Amino acid sequence: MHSFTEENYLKAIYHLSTINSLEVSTNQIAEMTNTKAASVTDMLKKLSDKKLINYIRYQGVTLTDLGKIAAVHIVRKHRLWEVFLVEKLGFKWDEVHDIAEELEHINSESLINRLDDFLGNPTSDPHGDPIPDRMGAVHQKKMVRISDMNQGQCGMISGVSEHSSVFLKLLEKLGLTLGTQIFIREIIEFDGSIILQINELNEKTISRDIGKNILVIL
Amino acid sequence: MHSFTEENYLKAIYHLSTINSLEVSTNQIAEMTNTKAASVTDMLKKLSDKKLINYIRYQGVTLTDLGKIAAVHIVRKHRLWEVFLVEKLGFKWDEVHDIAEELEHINSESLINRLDDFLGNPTSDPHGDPIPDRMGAVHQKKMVRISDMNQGQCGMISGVSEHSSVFLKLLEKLGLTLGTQIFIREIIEFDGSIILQINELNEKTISRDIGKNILVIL
DNA sequence: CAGATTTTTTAGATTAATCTAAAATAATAA
DNA sequence: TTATTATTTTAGATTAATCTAAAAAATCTG
Repeated sequence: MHSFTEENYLKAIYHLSTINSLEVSTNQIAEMTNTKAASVTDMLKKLSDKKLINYIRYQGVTLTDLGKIAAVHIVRKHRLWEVFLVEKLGFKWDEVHDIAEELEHINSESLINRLDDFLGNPTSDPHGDPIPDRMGAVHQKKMVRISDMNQGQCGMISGVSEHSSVFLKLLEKLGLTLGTQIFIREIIEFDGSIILQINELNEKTISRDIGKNILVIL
Repeated sequence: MHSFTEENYLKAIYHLSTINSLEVSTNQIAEMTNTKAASVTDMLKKLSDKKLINYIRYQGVTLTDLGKIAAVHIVRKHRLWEVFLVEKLGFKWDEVHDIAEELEHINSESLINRLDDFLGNPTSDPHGDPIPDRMGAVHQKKMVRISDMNQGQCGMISGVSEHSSVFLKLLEKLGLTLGTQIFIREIIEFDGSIILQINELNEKTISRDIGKNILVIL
């Protein structure tokens, strides 16, 4: 198996390569793992020796198939644990990330598969992110940002692209949690603020920046 | 908090001091932690600096109050996770030790207290060992070894003093699991083998060595 | 109790992961 | 295209945890 630290690097590279381009830079990894570029370089050599990444000095890195399998598996564990924490232990969606960050490194195939069954084989975590299946396949649902929707469109809030506790708590307060049906009542010319209709009675105005980070299934 | 490794040493010292005398030797710790005596000495200095143990060169060590609190807390986590694995995920009692060994190092007070509630605040783990409460109090039930019982006595199997998978599987096969009511039918002169009556029909003979490791509430 | 044996500690090295500072390379901009 | 800036890598150190081999202390035994 891979060390705790190696796993964190693989996960960081995986996330960075899905967010931006496939090629990931040393500095990006350093920022995400809270380390310095020099440390990253050392680790990249190690991961490369283990055939987990494709690495050429001064160029970005990509995950090999082997590396991707390992990374996706960690993501699977992380997200299943998040479901457990919220569904079974009653944590709020903004409280589970750090704990899952530790739990994701527990190594036991049978544990994670039993947990999966115990939770009813969920397909997404408390933030709407897809849970990779046993084979490592990720079934990402098509979602659009609220900020990309037009006046008159409607849809269901199904995910977020910002996972900070502050942001999640805000959505909670606004009543914009997963599963909420929304309708775009108006987009304000001045600054792009968006007025959402939630129920008959309930209307909420959000800034463009908030809208950018809420994902909707149309 | 303490490192993963420090926690393992504290746990080892705790277990050794409950099994044998309070004073624990360097070699005992080395054996339990699968390390060499020289490594243990280094760690003892470190734990001593942190006021977790009482340590004088060439003499044994004992846990300080601080050290005991830390150790008991790890034991609490270990045993709660074992209950979770058996009760919720359907693992057998001989399969959970290694996984709990990893889970016990997850650091979150709220996680472990919520888990405790989720499991219905169990007082013992799947092997009958007591689960320390939130305050660190350990309520050990009075138990005797089958090998210390006399002909004609009866009681309920409530614990084991040998936790290896081999031994636990054997008990499983013999039907001598926790909660089983037993009656000492006969103790064989020749080698101390014990004949147990389980039901009306069911009789089982076990060796003295097996009997030594099964704990009973009278 | 004195020599032999066992246990424990010290000394010195190693490995994984990290760092800072400096050098090398790549990217950018005048 | 050359100079400047930014990024990445190398060199050399550090820390935590470990090891082996040798020294020191404690314990056992005849």
